[in-house]
Amino acid sequence: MKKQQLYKGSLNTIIMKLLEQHGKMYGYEITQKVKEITQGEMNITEGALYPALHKMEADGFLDVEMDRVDGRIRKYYKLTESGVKETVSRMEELENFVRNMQNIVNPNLKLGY
Amino acid sequence: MKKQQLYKGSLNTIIMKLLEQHGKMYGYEITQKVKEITQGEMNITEGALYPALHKMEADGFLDVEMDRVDGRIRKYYKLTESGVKETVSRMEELENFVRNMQNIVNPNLKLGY
DNA sequence: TTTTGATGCATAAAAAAATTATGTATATTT
DNA sequence: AAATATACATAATTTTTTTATGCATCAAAA
Repeated sequence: MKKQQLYKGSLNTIIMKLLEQHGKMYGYEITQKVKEITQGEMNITEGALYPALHKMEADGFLDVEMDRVDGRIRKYYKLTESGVKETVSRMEELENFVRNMQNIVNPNLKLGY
Repeated sequence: MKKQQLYKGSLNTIIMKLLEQHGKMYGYEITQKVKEITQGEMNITEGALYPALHKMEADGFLDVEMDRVDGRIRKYYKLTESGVKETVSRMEELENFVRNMQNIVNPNLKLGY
């Protein structure tokens, strides 16, 4: 009965930020890392994850490298130069979003003007 | 060339919170209030706003009251009892989202455990 | 030993929520 | 007189997600 807990539009930001921190990761690893960090509150579904990874690759933000580990295939993704820039941009967007939402929900805290 | 600055899924939360604070508001007023609070960074488009208001009304979260002011029609919306509860729930969701995003983007800050 | 659960990728159909583009109409400002 | 601001609305499209599958390997449990 749980809500999705995941605001649409935040998935790419999450993926990129994790890749920035860890260098390279594969899809399943990303889902587990998010589950771990959020204590199970956020769950990245495969139906959202894989198309997102493919799109970011097509957009030139990610590079892929295939590996075979224990008989299973892993596709490691890492940020391209363009992806690094995009990550910075997305982080600014997230910070703006949070700041704006705080100003909306808490009208007592005024901005520094 | 600006980005939308509005995470999908946050619109209903914004509307409900503003209604909670102001008692009753009409659509156009909501767009202006958001623009004012965010210094123009967030812009609620009518194409998103009106369907959202209609849906929340259909879901029983909002009540409507029509007014004619200066020859123009205004539809004032206010939260129902059910809408007040939903607002609380959505605020919790937003807080969880922000906390989870902070834990993801800033792995240095550990949770209190 | 067989079946379940975890690992690992993927896509298709549908739903949700937005953008973009219109449309109507009145009031005010230039 | 024309442009801008106010005020509502909807339709077509796009974006992003959920839900539901599908395939395949490996480890653990029954």
